Amino acid sequence: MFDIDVLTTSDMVMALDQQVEERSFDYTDRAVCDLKNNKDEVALKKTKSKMKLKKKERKSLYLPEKANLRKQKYTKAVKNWLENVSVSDVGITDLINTRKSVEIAEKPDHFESAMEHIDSKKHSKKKVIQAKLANKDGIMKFSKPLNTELIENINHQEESMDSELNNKKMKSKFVAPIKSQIPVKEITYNLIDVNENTNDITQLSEVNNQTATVMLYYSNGFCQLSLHNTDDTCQPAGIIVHLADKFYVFKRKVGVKILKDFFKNNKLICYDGKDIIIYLANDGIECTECTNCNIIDVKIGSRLLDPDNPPENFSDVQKLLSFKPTYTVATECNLQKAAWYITILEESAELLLEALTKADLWNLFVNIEMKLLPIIAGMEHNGIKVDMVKLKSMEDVILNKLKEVEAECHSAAGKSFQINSTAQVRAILYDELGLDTKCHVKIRETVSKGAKSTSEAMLRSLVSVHSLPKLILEYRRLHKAHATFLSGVAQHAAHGLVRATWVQTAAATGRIASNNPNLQAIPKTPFSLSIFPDDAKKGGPSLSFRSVYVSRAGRSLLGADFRHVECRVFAHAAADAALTRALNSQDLFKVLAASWLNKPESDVNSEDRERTKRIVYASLYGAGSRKLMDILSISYEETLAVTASFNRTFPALKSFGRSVVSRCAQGGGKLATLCGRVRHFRNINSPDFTLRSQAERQAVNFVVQGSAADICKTAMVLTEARLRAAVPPVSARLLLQIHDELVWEVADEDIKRAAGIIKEVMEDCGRHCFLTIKLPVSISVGKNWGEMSEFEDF
DNA sequence: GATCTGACGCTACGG
DNA sequence: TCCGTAGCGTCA
Repeated sequence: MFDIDVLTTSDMVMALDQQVEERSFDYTDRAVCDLKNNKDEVALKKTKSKMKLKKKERKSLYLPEKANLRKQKYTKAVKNWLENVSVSDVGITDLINTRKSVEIAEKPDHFESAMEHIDSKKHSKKKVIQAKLANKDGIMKFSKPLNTELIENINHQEESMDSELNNKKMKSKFVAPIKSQIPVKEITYNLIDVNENTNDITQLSEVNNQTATVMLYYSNGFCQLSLHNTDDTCQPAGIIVHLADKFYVFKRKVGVKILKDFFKNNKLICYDGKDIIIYLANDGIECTECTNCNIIDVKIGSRLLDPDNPPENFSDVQKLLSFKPTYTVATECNLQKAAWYITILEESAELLLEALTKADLWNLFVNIEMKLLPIIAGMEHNGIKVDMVKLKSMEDVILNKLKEVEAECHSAAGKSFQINSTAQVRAILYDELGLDTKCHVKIRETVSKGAKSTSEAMLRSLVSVHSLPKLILEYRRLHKAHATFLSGVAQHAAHGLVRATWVQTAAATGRIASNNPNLQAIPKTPFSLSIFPDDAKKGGPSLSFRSVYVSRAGRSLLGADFRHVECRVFAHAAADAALTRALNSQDLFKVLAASWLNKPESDVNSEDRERTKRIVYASLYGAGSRKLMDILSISYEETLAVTASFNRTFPALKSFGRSVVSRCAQGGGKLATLCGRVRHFRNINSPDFTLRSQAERQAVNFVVQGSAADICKTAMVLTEARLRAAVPPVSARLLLQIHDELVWEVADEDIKRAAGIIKEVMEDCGRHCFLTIKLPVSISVGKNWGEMSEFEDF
C-alpha cells in the first residue's frame, strides 16, 4: 500500500532525500555551486568530488552494479513521475521566481546570467523541470528555497507572537503527487523561537542532567541531517535544542550564554558535534569550555562500528543501524522538518548506544572519542598562523628553479614534452631512448595497466645512463613542493590563517586525518633545491616548508613528540625482549642505520635515519624483498642480508604476526586494539592467497597502528584536561596533531610550566592504555614550526 | 567545442 | 605481496 501525499518542491527534495536517496542515491545541490567560479570554490569542489570518489570507490568494492541499478531506477522514476504531472496548473513560475530570488540574494554578481538562464528556458515549463530534475547524470539541481523563518509554522502561538512574520504570505505551492513508502503523519512540533526576552530562556537555563538533542540548521533551509555537500554554499543560521516535547530554536547569536550553561549541565545527542562546537566558538564560546560536556555524537559513534565502511551521511547511518523511520511529516516549514529529523536522530541514537555496547565499544566511544571531540573542534577553530611573505618568497625561488629544470629537461630529451605526464615520460625514456635496455634494468610494471613504471625507484636506477631521469625527478620534486606545500596551502589561507579540517574518524585504524590543506603531510626535513648532492655543494640553499607556520605574537609553538610509538607498541604487544632492550638506546633508528650502513653514528644524517625507519616498519609489517629494495635502493643480496639480520635480532616479531593472524581468524575476522577499537577483516579466511595475505598484513598493522592511535588520542585528552586544570592557568591551545606529535601554541611566559605538564602527562599516558613499556617524549619549542629546538629546561 | 569526471600514477606525510 | 592518510596532475 502506498500513500499518496501532497508535497511542495522543497518537500519533494526532502521526501526524495528520505525515500529515494535512502537507497544510497547521491545527489548534490549543484545549482548554487555551478554559479561559482572563483578559485577557492573550485578547489573545494574538487576536493569534495575526490571525497565522493573515495566513498564510491569503497562502495563499489561491494555492490557496484547494484548502485548503478538504483541510479537508473531513480532516474526512470523521476521521468515517469514527470510524465504524469500536469504542469499547467502548478506554480512553476512561482518556483522559478523563488529560485531567482535565491540566486539574487546569494550571488548578486551572477544576477544577469541567472536571469538569462531562466528566461531562455521559460518557453517550455515542462522542459525546465525535466532538464533540471532528470539531467543526464540524474543529479538534482534544485536547492531548497530559503525558508528558515518560522512563517509557515502552523503553531498558533508562534503566529501571534511574531506578528511581523505573520504578515508574510504563504508561498504558492508546487504540488506534486509522490509515492511514499513511509506513512505521513499530521504532526506539528512545538517550536519555540527563543528571544532574549521570553521566559522560555530562563526555563531552559535551569535544566539539569537531562538528555537533549541539538542540531544546527542552515541558511539554505537544510539541517545537519539533510545536508548533502552544501556546506560550502551556506552558513549555519541557528541551532535547535530538543528537550522533552519542546523544540527551542536559537537564531544565530541569540542566547549564547544560556546555551553554554545548558550544554555544560546536560547530556547532548547530536549528529556532527564538531560543527556545533565550532558554531558556538564563532559566537564567542571557547571550545575548551565544551570539554566537560557530555556529548553523544551519532556520526562518530556509527563510524566506530565498522571503520572500513564508514557511513558518509545520515541515511547511511540509518542503514547501518537498520533503522527505518515509522512515519514522515508533510510540511512546508524547514524547521518543522528539522524537528522531525531530530526525532529520528534520537531514535537512531538509542539503537547506536545499544550497538556500541554490544560491540564493546562503549568505553572507547565515551572516554576517548567524545572527550576528543571538543579538542578537535578547538584545533579546527584556532587555525595556525602562516607567514604569507615568507611563503611568497619561497614560491618565487621554487618557480625560478622549476623553469630552469624544465628547460634542461626539454633539452636533454631533445624536444618539448609534459614532464608531469607519466605517459609521455614513459614514451621518451623507454621507447625513444631505450634506457631500460641500455641499462639492463628490469623496469617494474604499474599496478593496474601493466605499463613500465616511471616511479622514483625506477628513475633512480637509470640515473647513471642518461641525464634525463635525474632531471625528471628533480622537476617532480619541485613541482610537488610548489603545487602542494606553497600554492596549495596559500589557497586555503585566509587572513594569514590556515584552518585545516580535522577528521576524527577518517582512518580505519583510528588515526586522525587532516585535509584542506593536509597539515600532516608538510615535509619535515628541509627541502634542498637539488636532490643529488654531487651537482650542488652540500648544505646548499634549502627551504623548510614547516617554517612558514608561525606562532601568534607573544606566543611560541611547543611540540611534543612520542619517540617511536609504534615500535614500542609492537615491542609491548609482541613481548620481544630484544626489541625492548634496543628501544632503551637513545635513538633506535640511528643506531640501526649506523650498523647497516657501516658508518659511525655521528655520520648518520636525517635522511639515512628516515630511510632506516621506513625499512624497520616495512619489515615489521611484512614487506617483501622487492619493496625493501625500492626503499633502500640497494641490491637484492644486500636486502636479503638486512632482512636476515633483522629477523635474527628480533625473533619474537614473526611469531607475533602469526599469533595475531590466528587470533583474528578464530575471532571471525574481528580484532581489537589496546583500547578496544575494533576492525573487521573479512578476507582473513579467504581462499584467495593475495586477498588473505593482504588481510593478514592489515591485521598485524591494525593492532599496532590502531593501538598507537589510541595512545595518541588518549594523550590529547589527558594533556588538555591537565592544562585546563592548572593553577594558575596555562594559556595553551592545541593546533596540530601529526599522529605522534602534538603542537601547542603557548604564551611565552607559560612555556616552562606547560612543557612540564605535557611531558609528565604524555609519558604517563601509556598506563591508561594498558601499556607496560615506557613512552619517552621529547619536547621542543620555537617561534616557527620549522625551527624548533629541544627544550630541556624543566 | 569547452567542461566535467573517474581512473591512474606519483609523491608527500605518519608509523 | 608493509599499512594508512591527502593531494596534484594527466588522460580518455
